Amino acid sequence: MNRVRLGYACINLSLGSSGRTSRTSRLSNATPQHLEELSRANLVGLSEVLRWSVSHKIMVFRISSGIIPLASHPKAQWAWKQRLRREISSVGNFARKHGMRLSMHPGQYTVLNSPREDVVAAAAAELSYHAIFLDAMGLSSEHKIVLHVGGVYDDREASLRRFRENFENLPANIQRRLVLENDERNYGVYDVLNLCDSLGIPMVFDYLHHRAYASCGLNSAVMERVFQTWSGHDGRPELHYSTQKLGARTGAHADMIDADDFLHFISLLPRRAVDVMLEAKAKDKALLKLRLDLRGRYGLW
DNA sequence: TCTGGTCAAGGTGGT
DNA sequence: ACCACCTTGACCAGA
Repeated sequence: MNRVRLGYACINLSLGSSGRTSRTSRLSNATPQHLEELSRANLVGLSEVLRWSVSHKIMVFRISSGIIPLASHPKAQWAWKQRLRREISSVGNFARKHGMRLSMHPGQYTVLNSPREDVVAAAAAELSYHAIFLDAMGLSSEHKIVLHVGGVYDDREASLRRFRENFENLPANIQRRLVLENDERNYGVYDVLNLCDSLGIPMVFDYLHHRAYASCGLNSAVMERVFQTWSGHDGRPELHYSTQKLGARTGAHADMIDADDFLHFISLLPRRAVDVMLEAKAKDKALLKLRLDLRGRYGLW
């Protein structure tokens, strides 16, 4: 068994159009029929991507939040869970059969700690869609929904308190999947660690965000704490890793992964099985290249 | 068939 | 007060 498994996010660049999973629609022409067609096509694409991944021994993948377009939008509601039950379940069966580790990651508009009630309600609806989708795939609580803490609103303590309160009000099927990730501006690794400890949920450590956040360096003690937030029913700790794009804004993802830098990072981790989600622009191609660069040198792959 | 403007959505920081 | 940026396509109207 590999101690370090690599994954990639949302898009497969090796498959052509057959691997598309995020066809979407403008709200203006989002009829239930149209959304259903798009969703079905996306699910076929997802099935292709998972098959491709398994055949390339890639067992970790992030499903695009766009798999069911506009799923949580109040003006575009339809019975996607009922109408696509068989298709979603079938894709899930394939993933389970092959022991894949899947996750999802709602975008920057999902803000659970907003002072605005309507924003919190929309965030809860979006998280609910993610949880229902993973539930419908028949996946255990090891398959996570990754979220950022949200805004600061000139008052960190109040904003963190609001996050805790709103988290406690979420239904259990969301709570059991929710994990929090450090961001590059608002909430750094210690903020998120403390919050995760108080909520009893895991933390996803993002390497590039941590570097962008500045202030503190990286050491084994921090990573030990991060790993401790993951208990048995959460599965392996999940980490996000990407290389800084040279000459671009701090935090911008490079196309590929720097293998030496990656190995240095891995050397700081506790000796425990881990899943590393690569957030490189070249997606699966960056993963294959990294694996090639590392092969034989360290016996990881 | 190609291209450029636009798209559900929030928060932050610069002007 | 307003706008660009974040992630990032993908859609769509018009050429």
